[in-house]
Amino acid sequence: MPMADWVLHVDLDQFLAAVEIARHPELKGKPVVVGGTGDPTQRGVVATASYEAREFGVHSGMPLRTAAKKCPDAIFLPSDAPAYEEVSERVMATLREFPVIVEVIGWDEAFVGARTEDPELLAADIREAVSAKTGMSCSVGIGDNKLRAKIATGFAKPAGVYRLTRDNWVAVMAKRPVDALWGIGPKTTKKLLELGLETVEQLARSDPDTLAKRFGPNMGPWYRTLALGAGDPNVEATPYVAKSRSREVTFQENISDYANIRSEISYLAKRVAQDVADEGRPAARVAVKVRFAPFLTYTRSITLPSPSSEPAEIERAALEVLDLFELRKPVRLLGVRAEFPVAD
DNA sequence: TCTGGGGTCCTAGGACCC
DNA sequence: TCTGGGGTCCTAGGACCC
Repeated sequence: MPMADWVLHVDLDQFLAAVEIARHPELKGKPVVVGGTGDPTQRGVVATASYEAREFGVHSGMPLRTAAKKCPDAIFLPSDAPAYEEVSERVMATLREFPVIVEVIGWDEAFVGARTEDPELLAADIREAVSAKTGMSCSVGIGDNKLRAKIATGFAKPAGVYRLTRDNWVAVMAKRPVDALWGIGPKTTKKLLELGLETVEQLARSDPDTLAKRFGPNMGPWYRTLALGAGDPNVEATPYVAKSRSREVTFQENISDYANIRSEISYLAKRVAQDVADEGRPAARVAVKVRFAPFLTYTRSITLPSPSSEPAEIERAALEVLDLFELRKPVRLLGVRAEFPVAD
């Protein structure tokens, strides 16, 4: 095989559950559900369900209460971010030991850029090294760009390898529904259906101008290029630079008392201010999110007179933004977000 | 299936200026 | 008195992803 540039997408299998099983071996083979406080009677959703739990219809994003109904015998565990971060770091370090470029895109996934004549061999070597050094199982998608590599991983799971390139794109993807594409979710799927576009093939053959009218000048035509399998082939190791930092909390019971709401905003603003200080860059805007019962979400924001890292200034701004809301209904969630200046 | 928490990017309207 | 076209900033909301 000739030397060529490849994009590999490495994705850890049932990551959070796998970390928990690794440190509690007695959980192996059992339905495990990680998320929230680990108490399925409380507000919270599933972060990761083990494959055994998925057999019962439990999946990410599902309310913990619902998961408990579907799988009463599941073991529920709280989400332990520091533990997952630590394992994630070791996985990424393992990837960096290969002669490749590693672009981290989440706790449990990364793009790997490599020049090789045998991407399947590289994928197998990566799977073996990750398993040997961290005990984690992963799946690897091989593609000629990020979109195809990412989608390929879905076909590789669990614990497998799959290649998706321009050569088999049409054969594999043409008849699939549009939401098989990374970047098209349920809302866009519904709107595309209204235009008579149900499959990847139909979207690929559709008129860009019609899409632009319906979805905007960028998004519309972009959906069509997704259907053609076009994506970014460049993997870059440049470190992640946050554009915003936020903290939010869903209350176990809705709150209505203004003084209580104010003090929660103060608390969240202080935490955000600490995150901003840790970034070492000042914030330019401050936003507040309020979710009223039953589930009505609003955001208000202001631009600071000048960018600031001062905790007192961020807190003052958050309280000022809070007062832009009419607080007439019980509050289910509060959030504070700081945005960094747009780099140019 | 009463729906977390932390992010990113795009769209669109109004203000304001030239 | 009525009015152009373009550019930029600010703000709110939508959609998606992990």
